[in-house]
Amino acid sequence: MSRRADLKPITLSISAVERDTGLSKDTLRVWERRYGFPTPDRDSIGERAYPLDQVEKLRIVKRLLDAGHRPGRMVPMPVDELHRLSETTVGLAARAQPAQATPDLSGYLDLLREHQVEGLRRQLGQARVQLGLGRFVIEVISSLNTLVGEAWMRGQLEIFEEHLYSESVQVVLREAIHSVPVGTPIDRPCVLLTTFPGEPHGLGLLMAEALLAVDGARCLSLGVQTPIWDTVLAAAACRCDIVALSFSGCMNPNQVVDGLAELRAKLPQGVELWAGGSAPVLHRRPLPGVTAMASLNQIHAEVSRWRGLAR
Amino acid sequence: MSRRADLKPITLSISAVERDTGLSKDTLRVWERRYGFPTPDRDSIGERAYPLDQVEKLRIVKRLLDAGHRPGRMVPMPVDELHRLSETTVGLAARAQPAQATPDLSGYLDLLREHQVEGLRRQLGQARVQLGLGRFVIEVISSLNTLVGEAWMRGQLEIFEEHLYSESVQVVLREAIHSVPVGTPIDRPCVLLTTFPGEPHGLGLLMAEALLAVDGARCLSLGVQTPIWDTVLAAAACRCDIVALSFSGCMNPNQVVDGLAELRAKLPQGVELWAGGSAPVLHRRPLPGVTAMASLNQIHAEVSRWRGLAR
DNA sequence: AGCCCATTTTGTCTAGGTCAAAATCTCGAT
DNA sequence: ATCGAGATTTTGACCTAGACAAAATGGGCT
Repeated sequence: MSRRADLKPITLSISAVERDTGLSKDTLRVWERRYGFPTPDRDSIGERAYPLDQVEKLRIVKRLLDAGHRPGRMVPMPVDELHRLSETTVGLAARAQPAQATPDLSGYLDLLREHQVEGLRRQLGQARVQLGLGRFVIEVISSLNTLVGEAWMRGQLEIFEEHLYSESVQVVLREAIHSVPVGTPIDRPCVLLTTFPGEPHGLGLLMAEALLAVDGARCLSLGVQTPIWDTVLAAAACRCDIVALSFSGCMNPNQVVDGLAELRAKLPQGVELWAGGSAPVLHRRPLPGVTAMASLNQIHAEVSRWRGLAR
Repeated sequence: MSRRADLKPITLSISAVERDTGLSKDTLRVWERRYGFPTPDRDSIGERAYPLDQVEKLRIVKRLLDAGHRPGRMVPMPVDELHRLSETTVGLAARAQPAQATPDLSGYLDLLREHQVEGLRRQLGQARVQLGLGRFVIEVISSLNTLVGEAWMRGQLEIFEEHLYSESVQVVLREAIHSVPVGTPIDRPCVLLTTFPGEPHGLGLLMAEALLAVDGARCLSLGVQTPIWDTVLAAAACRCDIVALSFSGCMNPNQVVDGLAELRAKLPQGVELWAGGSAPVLHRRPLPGVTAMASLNQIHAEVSRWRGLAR
C-alpha cells in the first residue's frame, strides 16, 4: 500500500524524508504550507517527491532545531547561512561552560574522525585502567559525550560516526561494569535503570550503572524505552529501592514532566525516583518527589544519603 | 505542542496508541471509519481518547496482523475469539518447525518469570561455555528469542520481563563476543552491521556479530536505527565488504523492501548486502542484489562463499 | 534584574477523499 | 484437481485544509 519509491531515487517520498530527517509528515507538510519550504516536486500521482538537496537542508534545520532554534527563522534561510549559524550556535554553548579541566580528549575525537574504532576502544580501555572506573566515567566519557554531541551539532561529525562512538563507549563501559566484583557485602540500594518511551539514548544509563556499581549498589537495567507502567511493575517485582531514569536533550519536555509525575504517582512511597541527564527541563524547577541529578558526581552523594536513612 | 495527557491516563491519546501498538495514526483512524473499531472516547477538545481495553485488543490484532491475518476479518471479532485465534496461529507456527532438538529451554523461561536475572545470566553463560559460542547462539539464544516472543504474544510475559531478557542476553553475548580472540590472520570479510530507522531490536545484530566473530570476520556494528545514507557513508569510510541488516517482525514490510532497494542502489556494486531476521517479507520473494538469510545457520556458509570468490 | 500578561509561533490533531499495490476470488484450461 | 490469468476487494499511505493548546516571545510594570 505504499507508493513504491522510484527505483532511481533522485527524490525521496515523504515517508523516506521522515525516516531520514526525523521530521514528522505533518511537520513537513505544515512547513511547506507556512514557510514555503520545502518545495517538493510531485510524482505522476501527485505525491510529494523531495529532491536530495532539500532533504540535506532539512537535516541541517533539524539539527539546529534540536539545538534550540526556531523553525520560523531558520527554514526560510539559505543553506550557507544555516551553516554559519551552526558554527556560532555551538560557539555560544561552548562559551557557557568555559574551558574546564578538559584533558586530551581531542585525541579520541581524532581517532573517531579517522574511523579507527579499534584504536578508540583501546585508548578508552587504557584510560579506564589509569583513572579507575569512577573518574573515567565522570572525566572522560561524560565530557566526551558533550564534545561529540557538539561536533555533531556543528555538522563536523556524521551520524554514523556518532553511532560508531556510542557503540564503542558501550563496549568499553559494559566490559568495565562486568569487571566490577559483584556480591560485595552491601548490595543495597537496588536500583532499577531505564528510560521513557521515546528516549532512545542508553549511554546515560550505562554511565549511571557504572558509577552505581563502583558504589556497591545493585543495578538492574531494563534498557531503553520501557513503558511507565512496566517500570512500576518491574520495580515491584524486583523489590527495587530506587528507580533511576536518564533523559537526553531530544526528549519532549512535556513527556518528561508528565511522565515523571505519572511514574511518581504509581510508584510506592518508599521507592525513590531519580532523574538525570542533559534534558534542560529537569533543572528548571524542582519536581515533587523526584530527585533531579545535575551531574554524574551527585550519584555517589545520593547513594550515601540513601544508605544513611534509617529503614 | 502536545496536548497534555490526563494525569490519570485511563485513556491514551492517538499518538500514545501509535507508540504502544505500532499501528499508524492513519490506520487507527481508517479502521474506526471502516470497521467501527476502535471507538475511542473524545476528550474535552474533541480528540480521540482510547480506553485501555481497546488498546489491549489493538495489540492482539496487530500481533495477528503480523502473523499474516487480515484486519477486515479480525477487527470486528470479539476479544476472546481473537485469543483463540492467537492460540491456533501460534500453534501452527510451532507445528511448522516440529519439535526439533529443543533442549531444556523452559528452565530459562522459568528463571525469567521469577525475575532471577543473575541466575538467568549465569545459566546462559554456562551454556555458552558448554556448547561453544556458535552452537549457543543458534541453538539456545535463537530458539529462546522465539519462545520469549511467543510468550509475549500470548500475553504470558510482561513487557518489562522482555526487557529484562533482552538486557541479559545482551550482556552475555557482548561478553562472549569480547572473549573471541581478535586479529586472527584472516580478518576479512569486514562486515558492517546495523538496522534501519524504525527497527529498534538489536539482538539480531548481536547474534550475527557473535557468529561472524566465530568465523573470523571483522565486525563493525553501528547499533540500531542508522539512516540509510549514513549506512552507505559508513560502509565507504570503513571499506566494508558486506553490509548486514537485521529485521524483526515489527518492521513495516514496505519500509523493508523500499529501504533495501534504496540501500542497494546507493551502495557500490562490490559491496554485498545481507538481510536477516524474522520479518516475513524477506523470504516471500527474492530481492535483487540482496542476500536474504533464512536462518542464522546460513551465515557460516555465506562467509565461506564470500571467501571463495576471487577478488 | 524579575514577574505577569498579551501575542505569536508551532506541531499535532481532525475530517473525509483518492488511489496503487497486495490479497483474494473466479473461471477456464490443462 | 491443479494451475494460471484476469477481475475484484481490501488495505494503508497520502492528500488538502482547518482548528487549537502549549510553548516561546515580547513588552510593560514594578
